[in-house]
Amino acid sequence: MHYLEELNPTQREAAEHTEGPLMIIAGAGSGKTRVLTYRIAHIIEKGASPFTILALTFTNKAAREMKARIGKLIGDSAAKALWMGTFHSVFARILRFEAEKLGYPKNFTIYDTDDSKGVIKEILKTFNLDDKVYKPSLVLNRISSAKNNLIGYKQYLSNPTYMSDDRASQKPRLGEVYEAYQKRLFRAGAMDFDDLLFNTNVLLRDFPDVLIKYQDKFKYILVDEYQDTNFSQYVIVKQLAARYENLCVVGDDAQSIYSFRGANIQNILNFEKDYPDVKKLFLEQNYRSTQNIVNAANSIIAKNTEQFEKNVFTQNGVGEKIKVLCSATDNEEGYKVANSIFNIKMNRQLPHAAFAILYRTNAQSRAFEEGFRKLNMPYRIYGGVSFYQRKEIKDVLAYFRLAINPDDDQSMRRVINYPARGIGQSTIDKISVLAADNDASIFTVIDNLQDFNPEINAGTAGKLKDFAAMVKSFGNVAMQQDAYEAANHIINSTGILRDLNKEKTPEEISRVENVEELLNAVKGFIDTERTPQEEELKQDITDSLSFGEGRGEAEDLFAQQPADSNLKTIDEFMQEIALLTDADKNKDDEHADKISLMTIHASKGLEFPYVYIVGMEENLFPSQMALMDKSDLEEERRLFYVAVTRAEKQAFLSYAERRFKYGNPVFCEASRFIDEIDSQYLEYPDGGERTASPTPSKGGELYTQSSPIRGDKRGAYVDLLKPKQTSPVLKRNLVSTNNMNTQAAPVDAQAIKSIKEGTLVQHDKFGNGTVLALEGDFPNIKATIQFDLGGQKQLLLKYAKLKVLS
DNA sequence: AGCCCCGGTGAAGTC
DNA sequence: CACCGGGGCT
Repeated sequence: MHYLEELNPTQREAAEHTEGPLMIIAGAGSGKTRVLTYRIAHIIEKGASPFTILALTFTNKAAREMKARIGKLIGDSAAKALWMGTFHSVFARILRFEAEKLGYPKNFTIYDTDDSKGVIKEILKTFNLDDKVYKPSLVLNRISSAKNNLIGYKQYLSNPTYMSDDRASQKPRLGEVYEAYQKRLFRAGAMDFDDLLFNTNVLLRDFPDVLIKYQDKFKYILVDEYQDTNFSQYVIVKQLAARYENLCVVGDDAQSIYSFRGANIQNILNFEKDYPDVKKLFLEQNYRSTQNIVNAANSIIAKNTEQFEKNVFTQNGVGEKIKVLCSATDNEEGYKVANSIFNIKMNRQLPHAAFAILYRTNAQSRAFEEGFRKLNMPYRIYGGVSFYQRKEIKDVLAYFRLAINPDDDQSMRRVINYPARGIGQSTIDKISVLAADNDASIFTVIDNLQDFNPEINAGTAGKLKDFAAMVKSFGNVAMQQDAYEAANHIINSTGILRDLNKEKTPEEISRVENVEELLNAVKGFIDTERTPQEEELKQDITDSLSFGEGRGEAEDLFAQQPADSNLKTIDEFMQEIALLTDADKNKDDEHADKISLMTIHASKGLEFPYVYIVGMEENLFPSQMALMDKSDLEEERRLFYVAVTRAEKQAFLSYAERRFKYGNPVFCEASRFIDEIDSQYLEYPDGGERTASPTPSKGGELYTQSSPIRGDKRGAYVDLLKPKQTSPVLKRNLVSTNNMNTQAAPVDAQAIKSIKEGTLVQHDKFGNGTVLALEGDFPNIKATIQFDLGGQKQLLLKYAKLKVLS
């Protein structure tokens, strides 16, 4: 049987509609992945090269699995050649080849959230701002959401709304922090996660030839989980798809659960506005769950107003009702759920892997872990502190990162004195000030120490020089040896293992094992073949374009080839791990028979026969933060919908009447979401109604109105299309081409030579000033400058990016 | 320079 | 309750 015949009529239509814009609204469990994989296979069978297909998924794991399935249909080599991955990983890969156009090094470092927070903290210190007012995580969120809406710092600073919002929230200097943050990352040759998308937009906007190149290349574009894309991603897709418009987006507005990181459900609700001739298909048959589960889920989501009207149904059996479990305390909840799983497992002879526990917050896992340990049941926790977050791993990785990009100041700070090498805090402070004043990286300062005449004694200066030399030598090793040899060399030269082996405590032994595990990962990395995409980029991305209109890019790309392109370097290894998603980071082998514990967010896309949704309490789920805002509550409800639809055979809702929060017991009320489920699908403990219910939920009448409500919804949806779409601010961004933050120009030798005594200059931080004296020879000229506001400073002209005013 | 203890504070979700 | 950061002690 040909694979297309395995699809139902709508699914098949989706797979066969390959040209022109297509939107697939895929209800939970409707065979979405199957449609996507078959559709891609079909496109290739019809003759398209897999290199011309771009498929953007939500996690790398989803991409891997989809590739494997496509490989089974049409062969592995074609599947591997697909451009498939998360937005971040695909565009990070492309940016490696284009970053120099934006002034970033091509081996730029990707900063994770910890790095970003560290940068924010340093900025707060230099600005003398209170980090209790300017909480780094809040500051970072605000910066992140600006970037996700393509607001560069310049626009931010000139936007009256942002400015007055920040004043109102007692953080008037937030815009300046944003600016400083962006400049520091640029100086460090680093991008954070949001920059990967933001800078891709800058690239596509400011370099029309690059835009054309990728528009030509990607003839077919597919976006999975489209309901969770943000504005920045939306614009990238729109730009890339503009030429062929063979754009297929797949999603379920009912499962949009990532607005906190900028996802905008309007992207999917408004898709047909951007592509009026879009083909819209609704996958409504659920193949996953029983009728009780599907109907219960429908009754939940019917409470939301902003959504497509659809009719998810199933031909599966009725199944069992959703069972409500009530416990006195959070600990009892742990035991009760563990016991329930134990009993069902024994009675029905099921594997542990048939069960999952889903919670709103990671902190809730503890009680269940205890419950399982008591009963000797194996479990696996998804998420939490991942391997790559561990201190010893981050330390080692910091050395790797420095080898690749010595300007990476966050890594530099992390290891400049670890293991201890006599470089103390006061030295680091002095160096940091010099670096900041000259807009240079820490490495630049310690590598050119004599140029900066710091007030540092000869001994310390020697240690700094030695360290700089070591970093440099690591750089050479990283270039010339494969990742495994380089990693071994670096780890052995730093003395980290010696430091970890000092005491032989169990913790230390485990740390050493982790480092060894990391080395194994590097070994595994060099033993796998490079992906075709990397080969393609390395060799000649313009192959597929050579017949297109002239590009003139080929030379650039060739110039970037390393001497031995077969060597898999540590640089590539770092690229790979920087963008692993949480789902990818789980070291535990996936096939072991264990009960799964995870947040509901992490469960998206997964399915389990038996699902326990725990902590079903007001202020926990929905979380109190969501209770402020109606749209947040709707998102919470979608989250609940996602949770319930993970279940194939049966779902359980568990809540506790008392729970420890902030260290003291708090009385809890059962979640409103339990009441929102049509009660004919629910089974309460002891067969009765719930006792503690604030509004006893009787069946039926709430939902007899449901069809008029749903009818209205369509009206509400049509309204949504008209006025809202994107705010004027955002709109303007799309069009305006000059406001986004493009980075400072490189140092200009002419400008330096034109500076004389008495020249008026401008400095990024210190403002305007007059040059009092110059010493040294080009290019190491040092100037003494009297700044109008910042006092007198000695700066090295080649580092301080001064603007000449007279 | 490093360790330990104390107190304060904070917990939603994540590429 | 658990973690982090600061301060003080060795």
